[in-house]
Amino acid sequence: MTGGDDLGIVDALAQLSFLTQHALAKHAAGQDLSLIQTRLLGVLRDREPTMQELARLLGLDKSSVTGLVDRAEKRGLVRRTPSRQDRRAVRVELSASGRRIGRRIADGFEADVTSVTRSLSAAERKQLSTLATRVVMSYACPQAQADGNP
Amino acid sequence: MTGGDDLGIVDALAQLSFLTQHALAKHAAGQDLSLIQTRLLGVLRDREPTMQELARLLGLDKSSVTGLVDRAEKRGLVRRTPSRQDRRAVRVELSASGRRIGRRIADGFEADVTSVTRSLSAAERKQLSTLATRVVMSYACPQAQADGNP
DNA sequence: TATTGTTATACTCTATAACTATA
DNA sequence: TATAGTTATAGAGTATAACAATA
Repeated sequence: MTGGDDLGIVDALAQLSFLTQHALAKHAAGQDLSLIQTRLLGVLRDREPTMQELARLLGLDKSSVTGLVDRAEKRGLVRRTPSRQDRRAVRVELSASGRRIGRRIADGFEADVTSVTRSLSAAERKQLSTLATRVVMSYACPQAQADGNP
Repeated sequence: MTGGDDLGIVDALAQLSFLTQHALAKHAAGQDLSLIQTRLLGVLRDREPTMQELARLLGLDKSSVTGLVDRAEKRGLVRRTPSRQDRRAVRVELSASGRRIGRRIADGFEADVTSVTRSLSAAERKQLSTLATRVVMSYACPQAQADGNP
């Protein structure tokens, strides 16, 4: 029954991504947050970027980030603080509440991942984790391929 | 250098999903389409659902689907046709142009997947494809686990 | 002059509630 | 009465262009 069906790498990755995003969105909605607000919390977990840097991290225009941070700030999830190096810039940081809610969503998501991968053996889960990591890494650093050209 | 870094299954899947969606969105934008419009084309590739069924397939409210199909129809990507079984219902189908554009996006995405997985060996790519497929399948049919409980 | 961030504007996407037409 | 779909409305999210303040 669990025989030879394979969606192929393209459809498998596409469908896996929709499934993953759906799970993330579900837990975000449980905290009354959108996916992008949740991504904001995730990105700020270990950073205090400027608006500009935030725009690059999220792949959005700076004007979009203004609105995003506006809404997050209005809900007490993040805080704007003036930069001391550059009086034009502001830094964005997580509030205690934002960090707590972000963790809650991450925990819920983790439980889902565990549940959805429980049909895999420990070795297979490790394999999937390793392969996914390598794809992510090779995307982030396209130069770090098999040979190590400059 | 490509030693023992592993993001762990949770972060690896989350980041892989963002990466995948980003690639999809990029090719969609290349055809001046949003991700959800592209999903619409994908869902209609081998179906002619009613608005109701479409809402379920996309996980949206029926009123959201009205607008979605409105915009797609205005751009000549899809077509509404009255259902003969039920005069309240309409069926949505792909136009030739919609099918062509959907295929173009799928092709571009496929090229990206190939490129981003080219650091993997053929065997590893197959492994990733198989594991991702199993996760997707086990999500779609939660009952089809190792043992086969009713 | 160039950069950082915001504002103004317009469009897409989404849900809720109320509505029309058919079953 | 119940279901299929649309409309009205409100709000989030996004980009482009123009702007203010600072570098």
